[in-house]
Amino acid sequence: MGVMSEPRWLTDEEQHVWREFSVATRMLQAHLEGQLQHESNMPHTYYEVLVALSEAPEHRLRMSELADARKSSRSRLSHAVSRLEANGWVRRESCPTDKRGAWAVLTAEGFAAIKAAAPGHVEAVRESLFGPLTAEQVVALGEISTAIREGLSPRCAAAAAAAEAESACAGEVPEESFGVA
Amino acid sequence: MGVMSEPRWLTDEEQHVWREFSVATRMLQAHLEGQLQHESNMPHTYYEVLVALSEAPEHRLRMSELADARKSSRSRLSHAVSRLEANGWVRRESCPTDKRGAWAVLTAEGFAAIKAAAPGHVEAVRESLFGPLTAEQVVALGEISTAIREGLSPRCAAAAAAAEAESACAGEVPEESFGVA
DNA sequence: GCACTTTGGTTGAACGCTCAACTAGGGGTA
DNA sequence: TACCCCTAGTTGAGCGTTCAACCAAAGTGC
Repeated sequence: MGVMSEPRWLTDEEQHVWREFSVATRMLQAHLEGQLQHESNMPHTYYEVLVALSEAPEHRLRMSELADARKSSRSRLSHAVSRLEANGWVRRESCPTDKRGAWAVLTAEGFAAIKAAAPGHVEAVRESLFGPLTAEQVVALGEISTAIREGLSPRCAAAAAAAEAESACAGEVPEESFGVA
Repeated sequence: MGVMSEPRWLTDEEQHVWREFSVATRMLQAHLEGQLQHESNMPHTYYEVLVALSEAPEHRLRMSELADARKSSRSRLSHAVSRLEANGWVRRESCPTDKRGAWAVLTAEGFAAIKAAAPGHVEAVRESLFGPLTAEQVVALGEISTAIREGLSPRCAAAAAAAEAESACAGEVPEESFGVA
């Protein structure tokens, strides 16, 4: 500290926007988390794991792929998959080509669980997020989110964009997609 | 379940916006949390409590006011204040007029702690949130956030708006404001 | 005055996340 | 082969949040 110049505070408008944003995202998160927890008895994180698996070829993904897909830490995923495994929704399989690796595989029960959970969750997202927004605001929110995301991962941005482009071109989505993660 | 019609999924665009939004907010939150934790050794929640207190008249707030201000649960606040109290940043005082009630009071150490933490946090917010956005996007984000927030608390919306208007009119902000929570 | 409900707040257990330490297999070099 | 480093993933402790149960003081009705 010491002899540093007065830090640059936020402008009144930035301040206001930041607080609105902060409260809104917190409330939205809590709302969706609660909905999922109540109606389907699973935390949002687990739901996202199941969705990612349900969209993957053969309903299986390497642990790291799963982690990267949702920007989750490996540790968190390991814990999460352990829990999902205990629930019988996911099964681990060791990778024959790389003995360090492990696959997370969606079980039939897991597929059923997400299938049951999805409609309510999607409905909640549509209602709480898209409901109060105009069409233009939805577009704007998408652009804003992308800008923030890219700003946060300068080096990952290129890779992420590449991956997205690839998957967009390849049209990966298999079998059935639950529209939301 | 049973005989219900095919649930309405999200459109492709909604899907895309939702995922971008989801990832962006998660990353932003993690980024800010990490910055605060590393540079000032406090979680964002605690920072917000300290900010709220620092902006309150006499640096004191009833537990419930504190909870409502940031849409936090009473339980969480109680735990948080206990922790802050252990750190010497906040002190509890029983309320003479309502013997059930309790005040949370910012201590001198707490004030110093937040004063030290604020510049780095504000800088992080400006850089990661406002940095990548255009002026119009900032305005749009504010409106979007407000719309979402109001949509989420239909009955609270009126009260919240009233409270905000009141505080805006009254010009409450005392002594020193740290521009960010 | 006496019950009943509501409100303000706390507590402890269960749970998910973070962080750092750790195991173990892969890949390179000599 | 031996060595070294990197990568994939797991583990356990510490911590914050949630949830439900709980207590005490205010109101409320009679």
